[in-house]
Amino acid sequence: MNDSLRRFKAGIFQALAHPTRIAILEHLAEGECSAGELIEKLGMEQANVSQHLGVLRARQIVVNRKAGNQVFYSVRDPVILEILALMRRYFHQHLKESMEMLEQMEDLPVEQSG
Amino acid sequence: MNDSLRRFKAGIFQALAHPTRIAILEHLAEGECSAGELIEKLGMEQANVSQHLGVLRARQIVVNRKAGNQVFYSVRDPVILEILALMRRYFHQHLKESMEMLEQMEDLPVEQSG
DNA sequence: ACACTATATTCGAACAATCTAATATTCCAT
DNA sequence: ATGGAATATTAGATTGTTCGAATATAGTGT
Repeated sequence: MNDSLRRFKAGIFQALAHPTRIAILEHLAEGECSAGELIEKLGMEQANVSQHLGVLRARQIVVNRKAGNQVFYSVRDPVILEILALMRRYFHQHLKESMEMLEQMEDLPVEQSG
Repeated sequence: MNDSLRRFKAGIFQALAHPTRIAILEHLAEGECSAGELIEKLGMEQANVSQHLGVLRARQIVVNRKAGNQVFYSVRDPVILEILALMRRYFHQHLKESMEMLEQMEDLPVEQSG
């Protein structure tokens, strides 16, 4: 009972847990946007962006509207954007540790052979 | 903005994206708690809970304090709890769809009349 | 019907996360 | 030192996620 609620929440977090999907949502925060525009802005493979949109759609984080040839996406509920805004705040509050974490994530020293 | 910033955020969301870790954080929301208490409250394997605590620790979402034999955990920054509270709000605002999603997720039969 | 554009889906390999069982560490008491 | 309790770590099988390539679907104009 409580666990399925948590599985639901975990599912939403899982959907947010990818840099590309965060980028998509940050673009959509400024308003509705077509799939094509997103692909262009992100500079990524069409199929890849479409797959990520699929993940967001499956969780109903975004909704879409067809207009002729195109599909326009938007964030269904601004609460999701509030969550992203809080995450930004979290990042800034812990800027120092965050930077260290980023450094570790990015320039992992390679083990020396010998 | 920067992709590494988004990778950082995605990492936090990833850390939140598991029912057990959400349960841990919801317990910790009520105050500091030892690993043992968490294990008991959750009714899960010791190693498993410890691994999940490890994930939360790695992202610095929780901090710990040793007292003798025991290790007490707490949430480092209440912003994380605010994020969880927003998620609860999100769930309630979309209760209907959420329930449908849960049913699909679990393949539970809906209450049948008859 | 045909070509063209926009978007979605499927497939399979590469990679990451999760679980259990076993083992290791740390602290306290004797 | 030795034993026992609390917690952490490792190993390995399993499952889930992500990517690019290829393919499919749907709408538009002719």
